[in-house]
Amino acid sequence: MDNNFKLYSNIFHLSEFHFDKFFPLLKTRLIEKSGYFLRQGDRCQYFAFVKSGTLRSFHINDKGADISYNFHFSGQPFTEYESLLSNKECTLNIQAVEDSELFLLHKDDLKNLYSVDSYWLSYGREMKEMLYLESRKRIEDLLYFDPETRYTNLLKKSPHIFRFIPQKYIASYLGITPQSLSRIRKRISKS
Amino acid sequence: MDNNFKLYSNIFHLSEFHFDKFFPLLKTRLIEKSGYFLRQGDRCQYFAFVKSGTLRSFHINDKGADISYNFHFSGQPFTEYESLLSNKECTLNIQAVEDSELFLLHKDDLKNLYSVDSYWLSYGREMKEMLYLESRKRIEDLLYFDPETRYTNLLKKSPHIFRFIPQKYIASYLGITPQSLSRIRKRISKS
DNA sequence: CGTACCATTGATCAGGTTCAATGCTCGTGG
DNA sequence: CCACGAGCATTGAACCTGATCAATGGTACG
Repeated sequence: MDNNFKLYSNIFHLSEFHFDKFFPLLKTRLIEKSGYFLRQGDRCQYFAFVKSGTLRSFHINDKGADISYNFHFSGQPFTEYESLLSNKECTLNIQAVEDSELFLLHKDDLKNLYSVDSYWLSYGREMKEMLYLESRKRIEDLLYFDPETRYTNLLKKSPHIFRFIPQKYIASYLGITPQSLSRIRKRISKS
Repeated sequence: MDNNFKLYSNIFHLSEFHFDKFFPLLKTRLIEKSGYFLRQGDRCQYFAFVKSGTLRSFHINDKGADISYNFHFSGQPFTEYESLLSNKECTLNIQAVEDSELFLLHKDDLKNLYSVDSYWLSYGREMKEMLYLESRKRIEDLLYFDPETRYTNLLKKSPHIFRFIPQKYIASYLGITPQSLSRIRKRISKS
């Protein structure tokens, strides 16, 4: 257990005391490449942390287009909040880009934590704040910049994405087609 | 005080007990039409609720373009979180579209509440969750739909915006120019 | 070696942008 | 009370960028 604390401190950012309450609640799940953690229309029961691997959440719109909403890398927390919080059918698919291993926290266990110790309320609030600020940045990126600048912004902020994620998935994350992304890259490499 | 509780219950959504702790911490501020609550580069000290009126938050980008980030109507909470949470210089201007009155909660008072009673941690967490879910919808809207659909979505979701906000401000909120919005409206009115 | 999938490239198209001119409306001052 | 001006919406024309459709090229994996 002590071992685990050190091993996973970079994922959970908890004190040892709180880690010991937290960790036993987690299940692990293995998802093979191309396997799904969640599909559009499911209801999401778990809060998840990526132990290893990479996942992609994406939406299939009414025209059948596959649009990346986000990517989830080793060490990052994620879930389908809309569904988790309001028990609605979720609008996202979450799929493993490569073999991945997850830590799962059931939403009932999360609620329990909230009621047991206000520490977890702070933890939850801070996590929501982080998520909110990230979303805000994404909105600003989409609103304030043109496709080419969005690409260079992403390249600067998250170069690792380009090592693991096929370009066509990155394109829709940027709000453009794979062809346009290819042309933007070409344009930039010349300048 | 009891009077205030009833009067403002639709803004704060608090029990009377908690309202009585909360309300005395608030200051009110009047902002005349075109006056600023905040300017790009300021540091934000307050969490705010719109008592009456309407405000608009917007960003001036490096090309000098005015881009609406959001609108804030009577009864809604808002702030510049990035600045409030991390004490960074804020990237948004927040300006009164019409004469407006605000309730202000100082961030130190908010922190105090958090430490005094875990009820406020839940309150804070839930507010962040709401904000996060709203941001998520906004991202999805920008990613999944073309400008025309974004316009009709907005018309469906928030028709009141069109009663109070000049079209040119709505255009940049949708990520397009005023001219394009005008043409989209024309196109739609014909079909 | 062959297949499947992805990136690239070319040609054409559509829609949003830009620049410029005109119209409209509301608020202000003569 | 009317006339004017400011600011915004609309419209037109030319342009440009990204989308689409289609073909080719490259690469990894069975």
